[in-house]
Amino acid sequence: MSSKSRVPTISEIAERAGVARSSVSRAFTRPELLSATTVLRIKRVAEELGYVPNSSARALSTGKTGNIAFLVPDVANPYFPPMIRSAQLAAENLDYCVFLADFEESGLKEEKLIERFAGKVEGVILISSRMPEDRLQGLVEKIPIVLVNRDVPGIPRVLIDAGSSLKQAVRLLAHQGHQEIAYLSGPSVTWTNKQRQAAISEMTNELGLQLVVIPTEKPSLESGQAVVDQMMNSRVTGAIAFNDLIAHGIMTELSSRALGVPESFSIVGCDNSISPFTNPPLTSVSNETTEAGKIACEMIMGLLGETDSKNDQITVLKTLLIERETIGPPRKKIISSPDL
Amino acid sequence: MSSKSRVPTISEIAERAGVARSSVSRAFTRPELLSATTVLRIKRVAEELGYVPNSSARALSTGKTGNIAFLVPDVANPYFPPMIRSAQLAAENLDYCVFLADFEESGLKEEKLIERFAGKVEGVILISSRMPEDRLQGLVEKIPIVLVNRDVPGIPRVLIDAGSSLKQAVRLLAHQGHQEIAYLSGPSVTWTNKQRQAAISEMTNELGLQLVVIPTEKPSLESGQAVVDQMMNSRVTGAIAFNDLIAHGIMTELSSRALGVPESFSIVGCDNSISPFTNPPLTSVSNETTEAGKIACEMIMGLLGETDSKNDQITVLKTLLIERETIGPPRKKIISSPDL
DNA sequence: CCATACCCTGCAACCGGTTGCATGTCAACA
DNA sequence: TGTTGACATGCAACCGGTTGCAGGGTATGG
Repeated sequence: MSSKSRVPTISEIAERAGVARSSVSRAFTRPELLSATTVLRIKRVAEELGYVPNSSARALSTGKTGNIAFLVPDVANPYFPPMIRSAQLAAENLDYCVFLADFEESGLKEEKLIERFAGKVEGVILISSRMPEDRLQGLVEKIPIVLVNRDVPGIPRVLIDAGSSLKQAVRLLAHQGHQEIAYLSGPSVTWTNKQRQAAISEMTNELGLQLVVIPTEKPSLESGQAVVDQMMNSRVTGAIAFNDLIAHGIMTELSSRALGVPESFSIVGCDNSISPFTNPPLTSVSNETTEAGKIACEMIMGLLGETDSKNDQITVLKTLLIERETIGPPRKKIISSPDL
Repeated sequence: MSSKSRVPTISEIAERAGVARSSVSRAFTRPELLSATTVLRIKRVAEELGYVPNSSARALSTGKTGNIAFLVPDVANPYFPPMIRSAQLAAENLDYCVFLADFEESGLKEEKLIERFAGKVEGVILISSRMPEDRLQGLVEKIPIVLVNRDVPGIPRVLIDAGSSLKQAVRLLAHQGHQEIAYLSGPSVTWTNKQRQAAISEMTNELGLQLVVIPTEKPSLESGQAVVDQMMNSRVTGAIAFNDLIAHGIMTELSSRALGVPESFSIVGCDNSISPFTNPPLTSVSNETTEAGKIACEMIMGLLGETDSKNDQITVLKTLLIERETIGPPRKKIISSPDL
């Protein structure tokens, strides 16, 4: 056994089947142009020799690679995998292959990656893009782009709107008697964070609650643990976190201080990524990531045929507040201590 | 603004710079063959016109696509994303792009995917492959392959050996006084499951413990919950689960029955995927998935230069038992009831 | 029986790079 | 001053498909 067995080319099939190269090509791409018997003969020979069309060659002459790229800020963040999965499945059904890349929350890296992919793909799906708006606008002239969780006019996008659910969470907290709550914010540049914060802020204003915004380093477990001190030093009795990871970091830290949830503190997560796993189960906001991935993929496919770069298609996905067990009434001491 | 602005080709750069097409090509691929001034002039023109080499054309003439494929059984399983991430990062550093695909735990789908990728990539990394051994052997003749967590002689592979850590877990349980323990097994065909079960079985034999093997439907939370009845009906007082997901399913189910861990039951997970998040924190086995992804990627790169298909390179990664808070002494009633 | 049309197939150019070989230039050396 | 060789560049074939166009064959209608 020598090296990898070489795959036959169209020419060899043609020769062996006694037809022209073009006929072999057509047998695979436009069989209706050939007589049924010819197609059959060619296919038989091809099968026999183990012929597989060379996709680089095909891509070169057709200009279609049959690939798309999917860029995420952090593959390991449990928020993204379901989205990746559904997008990949959707692409596969249309005979497309998908490149995956992690831009590590960096707009610069994101841009570099897009450049590298540019020649290899027909379109790019950007999840929670960190790139400046003008760069995105420039990019759109060169290659079809679909945004997820980023709102740039003129670029097709799918947004997951957690706003209404978060407002409901605020209402719930208010209803339980909380007067001051915190928002543990996420990456400040992201559309997602801005949108979530705005919704919460709007509702606390409407209900006359105090809102304390506490920034976190990263949307991770550790960052959640790190802000607990700051949070406990403020007068807040409940908090809404940018995501489940932060919320859970807070829960574990509180737990290690023998503070129970929700008895001593109420907490709400977002994205429903690990919230079913926590103990107690975390009240969180469902995400439609699976749906979002699928839609984004369909959108990009839709774009491929078009000639015009301007396209303002937009899909907004609704979310749901999933009430579990981490919201309760506020600790009494804060309210009662001044009185007694 | 009309459609996507066309990228210039090598010919246009050549004409504009007043050189032959070959010189433009060399300016990018082998600049040492040209005079410095020529290279500079060509690059300047290229920059000016926004030239980017067409990767399909390049792939066609060189036979190198600069891509690899990474196939996993389930993207959404938290075990895999860190591996995907590290492999992708490693590939990127070598200027490779990586395709990701999810074969949904199916060997058939896996094979179909490989076929589809065959022409587009230079090599394939298969994670926890479900394909029959002979098919894998056949494949290896056609395209470079690296296996992760699958042990097929003659195919380069990286294995994560949880065996020794699981043995230690058994020892720990025995030391606490457990006499009968369960192994909640994972996908029966996988190397990972066989290896884990064998290690546990070996150690229970050695220590004279009873081992009950309870199969689960899928390595998921739900499957864990589903087997609790069966487990509680047996006489086991502790269990080791194929992975953290199953272990956590059990924990939540026990918790919903007001049974505490480890007071009423001891449990050990594996993979350390969500174990830091659980409450109480789950004793689990660290995995070297990040390292494994990186090594697999480096292995495949090493293979690309070679001509011979036979290669028995093998890397085994060690794991660590991470003791947290889910192991305790067995419930007394089982031991004491026959006596009193 | 001839003209028209349609169906099938082949020819050859093309996609955009890469690369072996030939050519031309110039400096160094004898 | 003639020879040699290194260096820089161009020429043209090639990678493996796709596709517009042309031509041959057969069927159909007049």
